[in-house]
This record gives sequence, C-alpha cells and structure tokens, in this order.
Amino acid sequence: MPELPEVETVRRGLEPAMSGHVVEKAEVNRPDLRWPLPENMAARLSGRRVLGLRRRSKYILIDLDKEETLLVHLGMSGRMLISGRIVGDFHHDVGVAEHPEPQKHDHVVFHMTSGARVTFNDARRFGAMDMFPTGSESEYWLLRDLGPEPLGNEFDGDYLAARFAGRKTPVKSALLDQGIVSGLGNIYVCEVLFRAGIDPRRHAGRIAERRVQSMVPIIRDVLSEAILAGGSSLRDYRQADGELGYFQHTFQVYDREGQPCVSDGCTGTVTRFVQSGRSTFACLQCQR
DNA sequence: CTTGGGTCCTGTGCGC
DNA sequence: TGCGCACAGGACCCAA
Repeated sequence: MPELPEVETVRRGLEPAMSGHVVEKAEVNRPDLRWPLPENMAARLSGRRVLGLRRRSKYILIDLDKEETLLVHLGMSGRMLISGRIVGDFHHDVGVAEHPEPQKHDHVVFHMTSGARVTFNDARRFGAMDMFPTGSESEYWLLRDLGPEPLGNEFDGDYLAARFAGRKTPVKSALLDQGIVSGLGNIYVCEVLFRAGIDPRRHAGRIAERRVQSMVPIIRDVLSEAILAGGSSLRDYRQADGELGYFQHTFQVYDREGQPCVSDGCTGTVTRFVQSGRSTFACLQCQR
C-alpha cells in the first residue's frame, strides 16, 4: 500500500528521529529482505551520522556521512516504528515513546545515540534496503530508470502525452509504469482515473491529447491531497504508537466495489475488475 | 522496443 | 471450529 504519499509521510516522520543524529548501532536480524542486504550492513551503519532524508519515487533515501546513502523501500507491508526520545529543533524533545516489545518481522532496528529507536518491520518482505554512493542516483540500478517525480517540474502535459503516444497498454498500466512517472501505485491510479473520467482499460495511446494533458494536474492534486492528509495524521502516530506507514484516507473508488458513484449526477456503481492481475476500481458509467 | 505474465512473501478474511 | 484458497501489493525478470 505505501505509494508516494505514504512514503513521503514516513520520510517526514523519520526526520526528527534520525536527521542530524548518529546511528549508535544497527541491528540486522536477517541477511535479506527482497534482496540480500548489503554485506556487513550493521557494521557499516554503526557510528554514521544521518545528514538528511530524501525521497525519490517510493524510496526513502537516508544520506549518511562519508558520501553514502541508505535506500529503504517499504514494499507492500513495510512499516517504520519510532520509539524513545525524539529530538526536534534546538534539541528539544518533541516526543518520548516507550520502546515496544520486539515483534515478529522486526528485520532492522536503528538505535540512535539520541535515544530514539527506529524499527523496520515488514511481514511480507517485499521491502528492500541497499547502500550506494551519494550522488550516483543516475547510475544506481534501482533509481536510474525511474521516470520523473509527479510533483516535480519535469512532469507536465507534453511529457505525458509524448510517453503515452503509440502505447497500446491500458492507461492504468501506463500510470503504474514507474519509468513513465514514478510514485503512483494501484490505489492512486484508480483515484486519478476516476477523477479524470477515463476508463482504465483504454489504450494509453488512444486518449485524446487534451485529456492526457488534463491528467497531470489531477495526478498532482490527488497526491498532494494525500500527502496533506498523511501530514495531519503524523501527529497522531507520534502520540499513539509511533507507527509510520499507513494512514486513514478516504478514497472515491478504491475498495468501494458495489457502492454508488460519488460523482455529481452519476447513477453508476463502482465496479471491481482485474487488469494484469491487479484489482481496478472504477465507475464505468462516468469513466470512458 | 513493447507488452504481458510469473514471482517473491505472509497475514487476513472468506466460503464451505 | 478448521481448512484451504484467493487476495493484497511493488517491481524485477523473462519470454514472446
């Protein structure tokens, strides 16, 4: 479920616990997640200062000293749990949460010298961690083929139209293609296509150019609104159990099979169908 | 090059 | 109550 907005929410949540602080010890409880973890990752992380946290697509990039970056992907079920003393600006505590009992699937734990603890828990282990030299993003295998950030300046109507041109793949698949635009997942693609009034099965190359162009601000809006919702729920996470990753958000079509279409004046019903093995939710009365 | 399908993994929820 | 199965989901990888 973590798509761009959730990952951004997690990144922001990690900031006060990690940014500017030193990893006293990293606990690595298994050799691999989706792929093998870096050799000696625990040793390589210990004593390193976190200079800052960035996000690229659905990846969290934790910049360390010595020009090295730790990449974290939450996969499907990855969560970050923050506990202990969380230090804000001017070294004021912004939160103190008791360290929880270790849980099943706690794969990596960062013990910060500040007293904070960040636990990566991932039952399904579709998540990943890796390290690469800071600045080599354009060559690094997991990042080099990603399309532009949907909220960035490179992503505009002309770009999207050019990438869709001639494509026979369904527009839903095209939007899920991280090489075209990076950060969208199944949920937000369904929401975007609903708002755009486009049938998810329509071939990407057969959508009128002005409709393709109109998708860009919709994509930006859907993601921005979700980030905003995530940001407001961050406070709740800190107060509650410090778990970062999911937040309550209301969707217009996703997971609303059988419910009435919320579009003004539409009498349709949200349907669910499968496209390349994934559930699509849409109102086929107003999405064409 | 494009496109589609298989695959990894475990917890959850459903029908029988 | 228990069992089996479909499903959730990101993204790599390979075959056609």
